[in-house]
Amino acid sequence: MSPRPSIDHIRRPQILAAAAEVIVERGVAGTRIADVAERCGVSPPALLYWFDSKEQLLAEALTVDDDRFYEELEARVDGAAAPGERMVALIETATESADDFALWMELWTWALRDADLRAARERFDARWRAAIEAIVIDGVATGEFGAADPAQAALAIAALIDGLSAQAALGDPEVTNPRLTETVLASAERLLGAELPAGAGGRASP
Amino acid sequence: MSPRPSIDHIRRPQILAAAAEVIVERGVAGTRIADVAERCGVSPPALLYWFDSKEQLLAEALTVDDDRFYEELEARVDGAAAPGERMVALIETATESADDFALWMELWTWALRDADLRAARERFDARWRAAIEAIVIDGVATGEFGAADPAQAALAIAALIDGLSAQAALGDPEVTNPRLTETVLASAERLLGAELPAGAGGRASP
DNA sequence: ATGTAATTTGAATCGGCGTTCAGGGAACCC
DNA sequence: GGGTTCCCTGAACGCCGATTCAAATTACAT
Repeated sequence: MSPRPSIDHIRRPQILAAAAEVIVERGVAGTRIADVAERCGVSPPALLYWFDSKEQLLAEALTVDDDRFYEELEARVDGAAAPGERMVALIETATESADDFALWMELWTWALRDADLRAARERFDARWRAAIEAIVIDGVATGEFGAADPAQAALAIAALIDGLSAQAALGDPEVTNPRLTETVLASAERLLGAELPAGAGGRASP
Repeated sequence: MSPRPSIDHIRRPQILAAAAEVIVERGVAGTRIADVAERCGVSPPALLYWFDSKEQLLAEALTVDDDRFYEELEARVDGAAAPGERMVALIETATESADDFALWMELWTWALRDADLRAARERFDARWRAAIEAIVIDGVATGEFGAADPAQAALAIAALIDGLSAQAALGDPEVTNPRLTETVLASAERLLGAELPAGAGGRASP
């Protein structure tokens, strides 16, 4: 309770993390400033000391996880050398935690009407697709993947992951988390014209 | 302005259509009862005469277009006989109007926290996947498509369409409407192990 | 004509929530 | 140890928007 527990570098991220949590639970539309404040253990006006308005706070919270995801992705993908292994690592990283996807869906919906959020999402997606495409180009060059338009294949794989993750996040009984990963891997094999190595989880095949 | 312009069978659908329009423009979160009333040319309390609450009205509006989509789909798919042609018709119908997808994204986001909407969405998606799967089964049976797990292929194609449509709806410059259709068609060919016939639009290949 | 039910309205109510305001306590500097 | 700055609080403000209510207007039956 010390009145000066921290500075910008501590307080702001702490608030943003709390906001992201509340958004996942209640949605952007249902998130009140008081909810975020309560989770931080402070009073509502305290948040407005750090952020100009609720809208700005939530907008920042919606994009705060992006970099964290990227760091994890790079850490796991760089652990593999061959394109096939890297592709599997990428797919598994992206499909492992379908819960986080709720935040993405909120971001999408708000991006429909907010130019800044739209630009932020676009930037991230371009980066994401580029990461996939790089692996595809690599695999095609080594001959490990069959010939394919790398840009188109990357776009398709990214879309596949998005579409399936959305359904998993919505709790569709047909799209459980293992089946999500399995379907993306199997589809990627066909899209890339390649056999992908078994990943950490190991696919079902007796 | 006549006080009895219509009965249930006219008034309710009219209000729902207006609500859907407003939702596309402003989002569910930004839609006020007064907005919908204004678009109908009536006063706000008039809407509450036909619907118990704003929440109920918007929930119904979010799912009102589903059947219309299905009717158009069946009309166009039934026009073709061979599985390949039917698949192309289905894909073109689904990817043609990416604008409507904004309503879907709103539905998804609300379905995250509303059990009724979640169930409605699930029902529709099951129907949609079944329609795709039926074509795949057909194509595998006739030998027109290569061997594939029909359920998995249908799931993948549906997810692909969802993921790409979302980006198109968000105005991603990399995902224009023609490229959306083109990518789904090309990916479907690989997923199904088949050459698909050229559709109405005719794919780019000089 | 007149009574009745259906539909709509203007005005009022009511609660909720973002934001503002006027301080107040703690650390840091001198 | 006094001033300054930073971070925060409780209370109050003000607005917006859903909902309610009582009354009005119309259609229809008789």
